[in-house]
Amino acid sequence: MVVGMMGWNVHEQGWWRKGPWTPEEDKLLIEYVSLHGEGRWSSVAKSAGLHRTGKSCRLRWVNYLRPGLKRGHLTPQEEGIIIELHALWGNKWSTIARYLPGRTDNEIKNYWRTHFKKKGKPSEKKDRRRLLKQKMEQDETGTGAKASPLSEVTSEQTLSPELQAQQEFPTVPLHPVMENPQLPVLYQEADSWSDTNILMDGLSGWLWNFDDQNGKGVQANNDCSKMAKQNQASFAPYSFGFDNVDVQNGGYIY
DNA sequence: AAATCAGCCAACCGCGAATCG
DNA sequence: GCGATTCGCGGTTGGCTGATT
Repeated sequence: MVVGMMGWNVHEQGWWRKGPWTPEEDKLLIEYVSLHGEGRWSSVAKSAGLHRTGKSCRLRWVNYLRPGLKRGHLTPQEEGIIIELHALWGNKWSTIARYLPGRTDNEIKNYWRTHFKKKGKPSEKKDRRRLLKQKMEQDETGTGAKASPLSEVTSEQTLSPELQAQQEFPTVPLHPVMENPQLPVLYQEADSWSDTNILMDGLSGWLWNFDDQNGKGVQANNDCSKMAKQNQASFAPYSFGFDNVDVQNGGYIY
């Protein structure tokens, strides 16, 4: 999207600007963050010469300017992860976003609302068309891969007792790679939602840490700390010593 | 070709939690 | 311990875009 093309009425409420960001504002914000790092958003306005609230600056950075953000359509794998984690945690978008490196909570939230939150309205035409097209392509290529069942998934889907228990008291099994170092890493090879689903079925529940926004290194994140408090357990093992931890974006690379 | 509809997504808002002094 | 400030999250809105009628 081209900044400023949204047609928002840019207006100033006193000193503060609202509405779409201009490239100049983006530049100022990027420069500020590269110099001072993330945080202290309320002082950004003063220091960077931006007539924006700290909130607005943070949002713009997190959702649009932060390095490593992916743009464009979510992959079937990502869709699968969203469904799986939403079943576990509900609308905990920021938590879910931690497991989708490069994706923002806002993006996931928007995605969920537009794809899954509708309740069987006739407006699913577009999706149906997409799925039909997808299926036709698959039939043509003869891959035998199943069409995505996403349209059947709703936010009202009932959880199995196991998932309900998980939601209540999330348990965290040992990361499969730690448990079994020779385990082939399949994630990137899963080329359909169904593959991912199978994969996630096998692996669901373990966590890996994508939360290194402040450059503090890969370590137990807030969620783990919260869970540790909740379960009175130690989550020290989250400081994985993997070779392929992506410190820039945070997380374990598959 | 024009009008209407629905999807999409950036940005805003309100609120609660965390942190600071 | 307490009030003020800051931060982060989830929900909602506004308006552009592309598809459909």
